Amino acid sequence: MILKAIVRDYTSSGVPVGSKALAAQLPMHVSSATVRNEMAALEELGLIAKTHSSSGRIPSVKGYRYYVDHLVQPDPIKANDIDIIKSSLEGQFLKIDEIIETSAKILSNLTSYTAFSLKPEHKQSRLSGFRLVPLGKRQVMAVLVTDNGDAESQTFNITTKITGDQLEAVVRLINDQLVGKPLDEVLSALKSEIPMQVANYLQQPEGFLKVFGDVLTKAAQERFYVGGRLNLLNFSDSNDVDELKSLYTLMDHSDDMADVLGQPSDHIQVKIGSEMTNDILKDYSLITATYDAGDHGKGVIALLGPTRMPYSRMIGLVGAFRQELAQRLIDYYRYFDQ
Amino acid sequence: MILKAIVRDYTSSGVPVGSKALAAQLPMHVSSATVRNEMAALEELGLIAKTHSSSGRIPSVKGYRYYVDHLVQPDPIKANDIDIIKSSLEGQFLKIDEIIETSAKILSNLTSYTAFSLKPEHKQSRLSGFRLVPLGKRQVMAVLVTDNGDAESQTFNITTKITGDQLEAVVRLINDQLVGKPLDEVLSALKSEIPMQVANYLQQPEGFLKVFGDVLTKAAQERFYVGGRLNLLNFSDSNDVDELKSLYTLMDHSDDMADVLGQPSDHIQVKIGSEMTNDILKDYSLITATYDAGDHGKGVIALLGPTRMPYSRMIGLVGAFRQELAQRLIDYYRYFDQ
DNA sequence: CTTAGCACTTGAGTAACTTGAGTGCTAAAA
DNA sequence: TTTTAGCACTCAAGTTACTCAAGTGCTAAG
Repeated sequence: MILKAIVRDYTSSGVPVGSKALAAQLPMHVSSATVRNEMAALEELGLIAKTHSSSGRIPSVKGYRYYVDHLVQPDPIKANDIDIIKSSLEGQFLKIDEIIETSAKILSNLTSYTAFSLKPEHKQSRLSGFRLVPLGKRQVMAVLVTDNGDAESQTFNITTKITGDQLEAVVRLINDQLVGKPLDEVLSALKSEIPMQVANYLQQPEGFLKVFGDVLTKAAQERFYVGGRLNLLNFSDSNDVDELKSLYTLMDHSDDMADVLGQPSDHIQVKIGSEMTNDILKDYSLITATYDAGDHGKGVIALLGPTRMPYSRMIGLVGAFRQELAQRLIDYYRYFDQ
Repeated sequence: MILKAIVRDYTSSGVPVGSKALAAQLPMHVSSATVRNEMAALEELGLIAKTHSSSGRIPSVKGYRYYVDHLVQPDPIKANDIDIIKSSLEGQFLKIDEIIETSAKILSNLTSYTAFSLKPEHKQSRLSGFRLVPLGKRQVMAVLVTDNGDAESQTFNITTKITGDQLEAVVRLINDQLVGKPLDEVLSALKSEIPMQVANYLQQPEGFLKVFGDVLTKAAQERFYVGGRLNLLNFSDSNDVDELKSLYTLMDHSDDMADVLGQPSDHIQVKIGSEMTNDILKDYSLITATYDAGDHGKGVIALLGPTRMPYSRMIGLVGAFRQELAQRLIDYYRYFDQ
């Protein structure tokens, strides 16, 4: 009970919690001396710590962990918040990506933290088609479509040396050989046998291979969206510019970020400070949750805030949000799948 | 001479300049008392100012202005810098946009400030074609091409209610009526007569009109690139998070940014502190320059740094950069135009 | 017109002191 | 055995006083 009160007090005030203030908050009547004894015991267990020898206590990482695992009760979400989520997701979206992107925005707005969102089950997508669309005299757009409905495109210019027939032959080659394969296999094929085969049709295949590679990498990338980047400036205690820069750089690197998010699991996960793989994040906490879009797989949303965040509210919010988002996506798919 | 020395000293040290230190720097032999008299005169003219009644002097905005207009000599660019520029621009680029984007990056890296780049003469482009490319069962990609070679695309899903014939008719309508018109005219047409005409072919034209509008706005947007966003954290003196946020928000708004950049002119322009239209930028300076891509018009590069920046070096750098970039673009166009 | 000299100002840094919130421990009370 | 009152002790943070160095403006002499 005391640990719970300490975490709650500290996360909302940001000031180390002393025995007297704490005694006043507790539901039963106890003196500050009693609280002091209990606090000494909690410190012995490593659940709380002092900032200096005569200071109040703050929760340690271990203390937060215990709180999150055993004590926290997710706040019931406010009607107002649910209204905001619902209305923001309500609009007419042309692509799933737009929904996922706004999701990160909504979540960051609601929390004033930084939010991440990942679309459902992106990894296992397969190549379902590649084509070149002529746009002008010398301009061509390369379009790559995957079986989960993503399309990536890239325009480029061609030199006169290549004829339309040649290009068509190459496109046919790609489609014959690679359609239906998972994108990572296509990528590795592009690094091995494909160049030689393309070389049969083109004298200088580098240009084409670069375009195809580019558009393929774009499609294969675990693309995630970040909302409320700038909020980091608010909730970060650090005044060190280099540290902020590292954080922003981390957020722009999808691979590193995927590492940080870790293996998604069905319940809401909380990673606290030094529990995170990445050292730069030692003063932050991350709440991760999957959302279930039915037949279309599962996606991930995540929330990055300071270690001293009001976990009950945030966990409640993330929990509600994952549900709303899942519902919205199922609606979306129903509308177009029919 | 004294003003010049003050600006040079202050921009490199960041500390108000006193009479004694200044006297030692000057080429002829004068006492500090003489310098003090001259400084009093310069202060009278409003060219320099004190931070407190017994402090050294710093240049005022007016002082910087005079310095930039009459005293500064652009530094000759270092061989090393030009190497960096040349080699960074050397690679094989598929689109002008990539060149423009890397330009902003290079310039920000060289200066540790924040750089902006705008592609040549974007405004007057005209619609040269619109088409819909079917991708899958229900997925369509809308592609809009302009006469200066830009292509914008957007994928979207269609409901069953629309047939291929209907879509074709609409595309024909768009092309017949609007090709050849400047994008802003197309935009205004989209808000007036077009919806009615499209309604002749489609029962629910909203979806299509949204897609067309989206892709059109994207193409019409004065798209500029920002390099070295994060550098702002270094060179900004402000510790005020809200101010930083406003700055970042400003940078993400192309319209506002276009205002800030102002009318481009052929020589290198410097805007100092409060000379800028936007109040948030009062502690910053902006160096703007056009680059001339021959027949393909002129573009803009700009550099945002602290008011106390080493103008001679920065002006020299921007001057050299505009030349290199112009050359690179001319090469690029020659290669593809033939 | 330049310079030496001097009284004066001010921010920045440092040391000494005060204050208040908090602790641990002991011994008495429950 | 647990709780509580009491008390000596600790420490960060704030305040005050003081010193120091860099700088100024002004006057009078060169």
